[in-house]
This record gives sequence, C-alpha cells and structure tokens, in this order.
Amino acid sequence: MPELPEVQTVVNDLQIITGDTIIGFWSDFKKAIKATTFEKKILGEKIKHIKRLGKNIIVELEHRKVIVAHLKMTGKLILNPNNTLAAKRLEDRSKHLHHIFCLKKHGSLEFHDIRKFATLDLVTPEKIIEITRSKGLDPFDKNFTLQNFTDIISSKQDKNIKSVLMNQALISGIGNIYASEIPYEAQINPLRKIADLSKDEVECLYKSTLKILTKAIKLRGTSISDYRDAKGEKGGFQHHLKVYGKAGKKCAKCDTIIMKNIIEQRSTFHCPTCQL
DNA sequence: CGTAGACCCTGGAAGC
DNA sequence: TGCTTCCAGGGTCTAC
Repeated sequence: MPELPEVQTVVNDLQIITGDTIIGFWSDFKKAIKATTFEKKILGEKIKHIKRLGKNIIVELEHRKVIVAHLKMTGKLILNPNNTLAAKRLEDRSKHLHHIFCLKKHGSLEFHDIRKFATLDLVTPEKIIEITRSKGLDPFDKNFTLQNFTDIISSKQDKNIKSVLMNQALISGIGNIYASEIPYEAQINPLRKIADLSKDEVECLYKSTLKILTKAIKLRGTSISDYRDAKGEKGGFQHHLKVYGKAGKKCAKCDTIIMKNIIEQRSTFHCPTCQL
C-alpha cells in the first residue's frame, strides 16, 4: 500500500511529464472523482509542477488548477508511452484501469486501482494550503527536527506509539507498514504509551523514522502485493521488512516469534524480545 | 471533542 | 473441486 516512500517514488518518476499538456481524459469510474466537470477543466492545461503532500500526489496545472490524487490501498499511476486512449487499445485495457490522462508528448498517464478506494480531485491553490495545514509535519520537511518531533508526539501522552506514528494530523505520510517497521528499528514496543518513553527513546524513534523512510525511498518503496512505481515496476523494501506481515515467523535477530496485535482496527507487528 | 465502528471495494487465502 | 467466509486497509463519515 502506498505510503510516503511509495508516493515519493511515484512523484519522482512523474517529474518527466512536467511541462507536458493534458490533451485527453477518460474514466470508467467517475465516483472516484470528487470535482465536478473534472475532464472539462483539465483539458488543454499544462503541467507545471508535481509534488507529494503526505500521501497525496499534487499536480499543479496552469490557471490556478491543482489535481490531487490519493492512491489509498491499491492505486497506481503508471506512465504508458503509448496513447491508450486510442479506441482499440481501450477495449482490451486492464480491468482495473479506471482513469487515463492523455498527454501531448508522453503518451498516457494511467490510473489503475483494484479496490477502487483511490480518489482524484481538482482544487484551487488555496485548498492545497488548507490541506497542508490539516496535515501533520512531513518527515522530510526542514522543520522535522528532534525538538518538533518530541513536541508533536508529546501532545498524545496516553496514546500508543503506533497510532501516533500513523496519525496523519500529527505526522504526515506514515502508514501501517512503516508504523510497525519504525518501532522495530528503534527496538521499542509499538504498543507502549508516549508518556512512558524516555528522552533517549524518543530520540531513537525520531532517528529510526528518518532512517527507515530514507532507506525505503532509496529502495523505491515496498511492494507487498499491488504497489508499483510509475514505470509499473516493484519496489525493493519488501525484502527488508523485519516484522510487518510476519506474525508467527521468527525474528531475524533473536528467533522469537513475531507477534500481531490489532491497534485501532489495524494490524501491528513486533518482536516481544527485541522491542521492549 | 474524542473515539469507536461502519463503510467504501476486490482478490486472494483459508475454511468447509 | 467449488463454495463461503475472512482478511487486507486509508480516510471519511456517523453515532454515541
């Protein structure tokens, strides 16, 4: 599932279409598109800038128009050098290909989504500022310092580490996979309350957050099942997962059986020996 | 205000 | 083999 490293990888891959123009659009699942008359508004618009905002993909167009895409669980944005809007190709398209942006120079930008949770929207620059304000601090923002990280998590003393790391209003971009992997790296039990952490442990969690996310970006994300980058290829971090999805298996470090707990309806994994 | 739970969806795995 | 049930899960919305 696309989290910060996966979305960043896609955004990096998409930089090539900056400066291109949207000349066509097709969709067979309009329910995913929040804006009205989306197609009409984006046709003929030039792509000025593409960036990540939390787990959102932001595509700035001309004329104060901004596309916001969220991949949710199984969304994929894939660049196809061919124009898949051509009628014949469209007929034998993939079952899960739901939206296509036809570009002037770079073929098509295809939006695939198996579970149909992903969304598309068209908003104003002001709305982007509003969304930015509603999101927590991004781990790769210059303001993501140890002091700010400490202040942020300290606001939720009675919450456990895992749910705080995953809370988008506090820290932006961490999802269920990395919210298990980061505490493992820090060797801290994800079920522990924030109030219970020592200053050193908070620092360790801070460093582990940056270390794990940086490594995951370097390896172009985690492909457990459906995630693919904009070239349609898998990432590499799934080979480096230590606890996520490994309940019942042995910890690579100590052979203890990895445990699974449900925290706020989400699976959470940890090694009861390594993570105290 | 905070939070628990339902909901949106499909494919794959597990159970029978 | 083939059917049914369960599970995965980010974000939004509703109910308490």
